[in-house]
Amino acid sequence: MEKYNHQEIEAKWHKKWDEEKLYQVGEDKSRPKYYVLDMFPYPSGAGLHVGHPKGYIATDILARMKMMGGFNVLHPMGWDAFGLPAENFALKNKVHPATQTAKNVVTYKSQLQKIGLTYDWDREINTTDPEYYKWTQWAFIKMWEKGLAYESTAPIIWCPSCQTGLAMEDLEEGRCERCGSEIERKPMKQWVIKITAYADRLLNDLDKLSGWEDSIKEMQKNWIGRSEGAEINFSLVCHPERSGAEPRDPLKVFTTRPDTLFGVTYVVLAPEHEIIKNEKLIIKNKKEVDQYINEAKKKSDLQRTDLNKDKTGVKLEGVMAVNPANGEEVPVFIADYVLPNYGTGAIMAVPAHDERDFEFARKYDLPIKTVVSSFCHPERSDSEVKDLKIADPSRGAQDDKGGGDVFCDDGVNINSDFLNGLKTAEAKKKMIEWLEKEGKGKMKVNYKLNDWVFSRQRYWGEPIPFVHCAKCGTVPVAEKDLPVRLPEVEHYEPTGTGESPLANISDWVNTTCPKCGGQAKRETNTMPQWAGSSWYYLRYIDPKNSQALVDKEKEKYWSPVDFYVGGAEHATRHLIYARFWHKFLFDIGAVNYDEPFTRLQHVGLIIGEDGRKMSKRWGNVINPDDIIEKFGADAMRVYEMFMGPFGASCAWSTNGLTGARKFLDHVWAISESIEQRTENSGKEISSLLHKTIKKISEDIAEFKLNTCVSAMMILTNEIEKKTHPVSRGSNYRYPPRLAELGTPPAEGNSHPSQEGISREDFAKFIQILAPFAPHLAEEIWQEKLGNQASVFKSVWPKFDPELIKDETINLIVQINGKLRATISVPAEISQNEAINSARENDNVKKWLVGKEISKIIFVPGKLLNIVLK
RNA sequence: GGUCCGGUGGCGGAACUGGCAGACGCGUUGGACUUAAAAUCCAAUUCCAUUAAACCGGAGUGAGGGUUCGAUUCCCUCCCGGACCACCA
Repeated sequence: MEKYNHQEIEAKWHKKWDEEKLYQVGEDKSRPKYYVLDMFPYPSGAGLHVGHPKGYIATDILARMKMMGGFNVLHPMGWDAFGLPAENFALKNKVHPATQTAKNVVTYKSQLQKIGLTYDWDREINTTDPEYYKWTQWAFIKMWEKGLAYESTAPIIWCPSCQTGLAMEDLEEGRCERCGSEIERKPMKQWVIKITAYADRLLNDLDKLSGWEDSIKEMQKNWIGRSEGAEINFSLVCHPERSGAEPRDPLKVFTTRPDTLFGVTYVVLAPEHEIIKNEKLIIKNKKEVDQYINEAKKKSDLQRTDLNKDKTGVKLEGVMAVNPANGEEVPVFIADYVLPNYGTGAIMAVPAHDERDFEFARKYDLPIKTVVSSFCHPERSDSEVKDLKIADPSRGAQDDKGGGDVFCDDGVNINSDFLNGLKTAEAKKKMIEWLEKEGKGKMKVNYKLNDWVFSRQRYWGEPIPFVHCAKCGTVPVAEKDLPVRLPEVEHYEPTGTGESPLANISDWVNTTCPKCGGQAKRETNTMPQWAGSSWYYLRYIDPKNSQALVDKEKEKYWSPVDFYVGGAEHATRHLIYARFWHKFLFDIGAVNYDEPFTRLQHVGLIIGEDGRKMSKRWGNVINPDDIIEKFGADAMRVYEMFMGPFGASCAWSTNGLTGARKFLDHVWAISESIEQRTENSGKEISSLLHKTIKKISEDIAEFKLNTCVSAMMILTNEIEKKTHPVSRGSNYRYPPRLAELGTPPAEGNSHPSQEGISREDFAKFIQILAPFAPHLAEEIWQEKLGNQASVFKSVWPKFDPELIKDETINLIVQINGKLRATISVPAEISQNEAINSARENDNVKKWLVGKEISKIIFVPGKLLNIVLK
């Protein structure tokens, strides 16, 4: 018997598949399309570890199955190659980022090719290719034309170590996601994309995405962070003794709890708030206030948002805020717990019903006024609430500073004039109506989502295609002049002045204005890494198009992506940016659909055998090349799918891998005796085969790939048992006492049993195995089973519903819900027949002796439960 | 603190819509083969009690309660773990 030589087989089929261009995607539009996509990798210098290809293997299985299902399948791969790591590596090693990136791509590609993936490499894309980023730049100019890209000088987040501005999305616990440095706020001229203009659509259209996992939709929802409330017009007066006198400065605050307006006891501004700079505002302790503002400026965001930290603030002496609801004057503070970039940068403080305000009020000895009572909890019925108009305030915050608790839930209003007795939802509504009627405020929706800071002061990114002309202002580069290529530089170190390294290349910077032809300077900032990845899936459809981002007819056929697989860490960055970018392209008529990804599945990490994340630092990295050499790509593919649920993270186990390899060895062994196959499969095998076909067809669609593998293992075990009853069981010593009780199995049966699998049925098994272990399956399909064409050109087998029906079943017999027997009965058995059969069972008899039956539960084909009195 | 997800043998995990818990794989133990080892093959493997061996029996899916003839699955309370967000008013 020949041994399963994975190295030979895999090399052989890689070559053949390549020669016959098996994976080349055609434009045959008569067939239905299927677009299955992996999040393309950033080709880092470290190369792939075994965790990276997990998602690629899964999409490959889906792609191969769909190929066999008659679909025209697009399964492409490319490189998200701009970004800081390449640049940082370049700085350290004095290699141009482009050189290093090209090198990494070669490594990645060779590693991927060994796994036997169905990528059509003719469609390979690279975000750093000028022919690619031309269209990234083009889209950006279109956004500018629509007013969605603008320049801003608002303070942005700045990483002092990477020396670049960042977007909110690039932070992790208040630190730079790349290098872990504490970040600062720095006022700088920046390009910003008005993604907030799409906030509502990005949120509402999540409902359309039924093929997305709820967890990821939830993350996006939280990230967009829509909250409904009111903008309320307070005003500032400068001398308390002259209350009501002019001048008054209007001050808008945002709140989600307009129902608590009567409970306001002070007002807080963010230290950055514009109104403080107003000369007319007479602040008696201006020195102290300015000092606080300066300190706040110096603090890093991390220090400022540290949750354990005490809240600090300074009272604006001599300034009072007027509550528009009751004309009451309350003190005004500045405090850095109020964020400048959310809402209006000012809040009305209701310490009785907001934890942060409560904490602050306790610290600075401010009054706490209860206006919502918890006593009438919203769970109580309306009638009860009416009876309890003045409710027990004892569970709300207390006026005296000794005790009391803050109460932030919904309740019923008290001490609130015209809101008294109303439940929170009603009170909110009524207050907003009143404010609008009086012109003292309005209903307002706010989002946590911020506009997308789009400038990076680094070298290795797409140049922003604009020039600054003294006469014409900011002018886009003409479309015919795109792409604006990234120039060669000698030094790509950050300048440290907040300018991009590109600013030093005067040849490149100095240009002419596309509008007036006069002298102008190029924009020297580059785009963030997320730019190129926001639309790459469209480029695979039409990778060589020089006239358009994508041909709209081709896009109509291939879009949207049917199945998208990648890490959950991209739920709130890449996936929001891509949805936004896509919707924008849809709005300008460049694409046909308004959502890019029909179905989204996240991949769980593979962690190291020691339970830690695979990393050089822990020395627990496993290179797929080594595994493939030793055990084969097919064994690695099968194992990675078998490890656990696809979305769960799981620790690598080389022992576990050997189980997958053994399974393939068994398949090989069965194929070696193919000539001894029986004409027809045994009944049990053929039934099991068809059940397996059904299960795998269904489970692949649901991405339950681990149970697919186990189903195939079960089938393989069964085939071996039935085919060679002797080799399986000849050494089994039948317990002597059992032998007395029943018939021992026949011994010495050395011929292949008639119960085994036929050649034809074995071929069907090979077909369903093929997506998982393509090399082995192809070898058996062509070399052993004598097929002329690839197994991937064969038609996916259908299960026969007749064959999966069981004639006899094991009926569960329960007595009082406890299992007492399982009896073998015809599948179609009726309730009465089932009861009669059950009564014949010795154990059932025993339990029924002297007992009266009160109830019978019968689930046809499954179970009989006899309930006794 | 918020939102979401999860908790099943020694380990990874399976279980349709509420219906035999522990499939499949790893590991372990015993056996066959071998001069021996590896590999391979066969068998056992939730726990407790019982037994020469077994049947039979009891407990059991983080803890406690509930709904139900019946709960890993549904509901409530709590504990633990993970992911994401986090002073967003």
